[in-house]
Amino acid sequence: MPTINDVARAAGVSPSTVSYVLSGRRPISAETRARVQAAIAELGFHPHAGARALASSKTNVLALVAPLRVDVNVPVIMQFATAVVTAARAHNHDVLLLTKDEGTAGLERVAHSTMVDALILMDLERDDLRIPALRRLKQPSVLIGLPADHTGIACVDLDFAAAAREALGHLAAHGHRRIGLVGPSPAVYKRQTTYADRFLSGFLEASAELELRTVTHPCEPGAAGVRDCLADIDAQLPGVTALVVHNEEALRPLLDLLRASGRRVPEDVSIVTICPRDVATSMPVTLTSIDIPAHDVGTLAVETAMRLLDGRRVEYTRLLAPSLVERGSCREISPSHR
Amino acid sequence: MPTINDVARAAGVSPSTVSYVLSGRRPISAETRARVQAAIAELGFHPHAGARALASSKTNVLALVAPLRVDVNVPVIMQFATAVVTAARAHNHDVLLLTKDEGTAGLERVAHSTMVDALILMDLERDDLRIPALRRLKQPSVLIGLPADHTGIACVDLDFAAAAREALGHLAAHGHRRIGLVGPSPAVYKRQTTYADRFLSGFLEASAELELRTVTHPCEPGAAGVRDCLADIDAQLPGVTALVVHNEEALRPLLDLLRASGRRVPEDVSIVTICPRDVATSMPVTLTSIDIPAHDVGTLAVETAMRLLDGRRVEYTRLLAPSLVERGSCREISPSHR
DNA sequence: CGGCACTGTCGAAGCGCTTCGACGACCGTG
DNA sequence: CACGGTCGTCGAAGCGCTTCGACAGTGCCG
Repeated sequence: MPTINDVARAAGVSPSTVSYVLSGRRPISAETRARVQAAIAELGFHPHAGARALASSKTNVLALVAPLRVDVNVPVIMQFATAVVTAARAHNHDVLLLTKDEGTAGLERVAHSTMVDALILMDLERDDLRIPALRRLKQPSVLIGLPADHTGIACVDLDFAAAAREALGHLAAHGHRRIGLVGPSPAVYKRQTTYADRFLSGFLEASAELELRTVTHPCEPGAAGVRDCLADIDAQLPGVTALVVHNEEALRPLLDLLRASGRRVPEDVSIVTICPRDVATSMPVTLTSIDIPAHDVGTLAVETAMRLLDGRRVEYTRLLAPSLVERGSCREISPSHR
Repeated sequence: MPTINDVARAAGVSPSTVSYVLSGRRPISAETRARVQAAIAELGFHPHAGARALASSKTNVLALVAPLRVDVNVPVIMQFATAVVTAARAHNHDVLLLTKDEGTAGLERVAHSTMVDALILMDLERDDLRIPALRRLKQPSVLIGLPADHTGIACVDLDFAAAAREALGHLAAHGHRRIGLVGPSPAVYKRQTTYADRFLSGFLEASAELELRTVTHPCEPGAAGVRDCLADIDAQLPGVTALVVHNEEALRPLLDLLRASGRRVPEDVSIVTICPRDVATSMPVTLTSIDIPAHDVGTLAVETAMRLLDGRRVEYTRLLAPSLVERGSCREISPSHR
């Protein structure tokens, strides 16, 4: 493995000159630069990451703290991860993968030992214990999510409250007045994952503003959970004409159930869902949906981290505007039925 | 950020002594050790990873090269990743996440710049271009998969050929004689992902040995693909009584299709599938299946990497034995129907 | 009781890079 | 023509750790 000294010798310059060719931090004549680059190419020189980190106190590595549970939402998590890795590479950074399970200790380990320049966390809880730990680190961090007290920490996410408003607005504009929310599983609420709460409060707010009759219900996973949830909604809100579904895994059983009980989508029940685009399009009925823009969020998180590292200004709370795509699962209700 | 010198001063010893306390490579008196540890705890000292890597030529980081495509098999990939990260942490290593997209260049980048001690790759193709590149690296690598020429590189995977044999054996033992294989999508075959081929040849082999009438078919994603595939199988093998399904995403539409056409599982058609356990159990009919032991494979891959790093002997090809779990989607055929 | 093998600790070198200050060469300016 | 300012390059220090050789002290053997 050749070192910078080998390169310097081969090019007939000093090691520092090679370093400056590499970093561009000082002017180097075109001629010298060419000789150095030739030597680098010929020897196949790659700077030693550890040495570099030691000398420059920069690792060019980002930590990505992901929930590696094997349950729901795996595809979404994967999309975030993909976006983060891709964006990081575009900024010449690599990604160290940590699990949420390691908790605070994991963050401190990689931060204190200077393995990473910044951290990106997903799956934040409302009063996440990791937040105070993050504040103590010298490395900046970016959250994908919006915990309760996030002062001084950059947050990026879809604006779930706006998404709920948009979903209800869309249904209301089509004449729906009685609308049920099929929410995430109780486990998600219990974990206080913030997007669930934010969506719910947006929903309730919009419901009041638009003077709708709505009812909201968490939904246990599995066909049985969906059956119970739907039964509850029907019982509490007879004549419901539309459902907002904020629960990917419930979608399929829900559609099965509706079909089995002879309720057609959208003729008898309209549906607007919030989920990744490909989930919405892969259902037996393609669904009008609000996309979870995992790619954009992940990319933005990385970009925010880069800005922080460069000492540039950042907006500390960036909630991406939702965008609803019509796919025909929402039907106009004629005034007589309202 | 305190350094080893700060600790040394606080404990009244030399830096090298602190280092030896940390590494245990030389005997240190209990008394001194206690003093040093107290100082470490008090100052909150964490060794600088870069400095360590530079001095010791060890990074305690593993590269995990994952296919970050957002299509099928995402849950399986996630399970592998989870297992790898967890196992790596158990051996005091961290995981750097690379995408398959970076190809050979990515491997060389992290290896040449000494960011990692070893590499673990998933989703290998039959004549994977990365294999020759891996051979040139000074770091050892472990493959999850079994490409054509893997001499000198450790490989870990499920024994897909044996899995196919086991699936067919199970069906044959229940009296089935006419059996169709619903294979992965043509895209998977085209990519020459090795597990598809291995499963297929095991299937054909066992079919011949057991003197079965079988037909095999790739299966395009989506309901339409499944319909075509099933139609082809029915046409080529009238009176088929059982299906082996090696295609997770086809399972759901396949079951829907069978139900819609009045063929009950297992009364009219028996099914054995190979997929992650949770997929098999989350179907409307719980399916007799052969698990893809992502957790075991991932853990074994890490363990193999550790052995290689320690200079211990390893088996260069480890194919895990499949295990079939009965869940009632395979029915005994009475001799009269055979 | 001299010599030897440990045991426990230290000092210094060195890992490969970045960065700062220095300095000669060269330019334009007054 | 002398002077200040750039430009291009070099040398050396230093980042924080590991590791090797050295060495004082101790216990044991012959």
